[in-house]
Amino acid sequence: MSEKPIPKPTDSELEILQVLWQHGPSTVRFVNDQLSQKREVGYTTTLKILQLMLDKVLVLREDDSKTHIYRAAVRQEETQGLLLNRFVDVTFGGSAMKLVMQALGTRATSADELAQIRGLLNEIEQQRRSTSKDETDEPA
Amino acid sequence: MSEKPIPKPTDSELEILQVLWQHGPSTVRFVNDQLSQKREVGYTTTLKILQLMLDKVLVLREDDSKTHIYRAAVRQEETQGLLLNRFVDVTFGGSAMKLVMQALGTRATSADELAQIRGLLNEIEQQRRSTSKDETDEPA
DNA sequence: AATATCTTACGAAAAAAATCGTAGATTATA
DNA sequence: TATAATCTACGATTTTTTTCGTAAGATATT
Repeated sequence: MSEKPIPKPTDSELEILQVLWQHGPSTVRFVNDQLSQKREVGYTTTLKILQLMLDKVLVLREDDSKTHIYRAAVRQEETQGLLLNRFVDVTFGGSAMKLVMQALGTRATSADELAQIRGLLNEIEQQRRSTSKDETDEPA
Repeated sequence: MSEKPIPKPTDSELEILQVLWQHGPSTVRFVNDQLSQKREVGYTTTLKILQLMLDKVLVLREDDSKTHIYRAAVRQEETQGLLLNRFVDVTFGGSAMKLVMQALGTRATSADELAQIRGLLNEIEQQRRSTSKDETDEPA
């Protein structure tokens, strides 16, 4: 019954989480450097957000060493899933399918990626066939 | 040259656009009624947002009749595409594929929908085969 | 016409996010 | 040790988004 009520990260927090997910535990300085590569951000701004994230327990902190080291406290997939659900609801009226169609249609997708997706489709359908215990249909 | 810098709609504005896209040109009252079915919203709140959207030219307005009628000024696909790109960048580090995988894996997707996606995959690959080399391509 | 109802305009407040300056502590360097 | 550089804490401000109250005009009802 311990459902995790992951606090919803804001865009800025997301940006930081990306860095932490990608590079692992990091100092404020490092995170800020990364962010600075894309846009202008003040050091204390990054620090502040990290501190807020600590309150929300979106990140954890190592105090041991001289300078603090922050690490993501939420898992990437879980968080992405959460945001995805929200996004699908808000932007696509709840239809994941529409989103997928749009994503495939609009964004550049390599042949390799398409193959991967195809593979996933197979997996899902395969799994369905085995888990739909009773036969092909059910008495509606 | 005439790139359209569509103003980025906020969540609330998105909600309203959904209504307009789905039901066509509507009065404030109607929009508000629709929104109220999901959550509590004051009439003047809806009105205000619509007025702001008018400034941003996210909607257009018919003044002719007694009560104003608002209509979406941005196309659904275009807007969704825009937001999708932003979302993919922010949340999935730019990888549409990851998003699709996540969407397919996490969200409930009916067998029918899966089939549709499979169909789209086919289309895309088909199209690639024809456009990759030369062929009767686009005299577009 | 008088009253009630509905609508718009507008301002302002509340809420949420993001930004930054400064002070004091800590660490490194000269 | 003195000086400079770095880091954290914290408050405060700014910006963005959302919400709502109120006044005035328009429309409908009686």
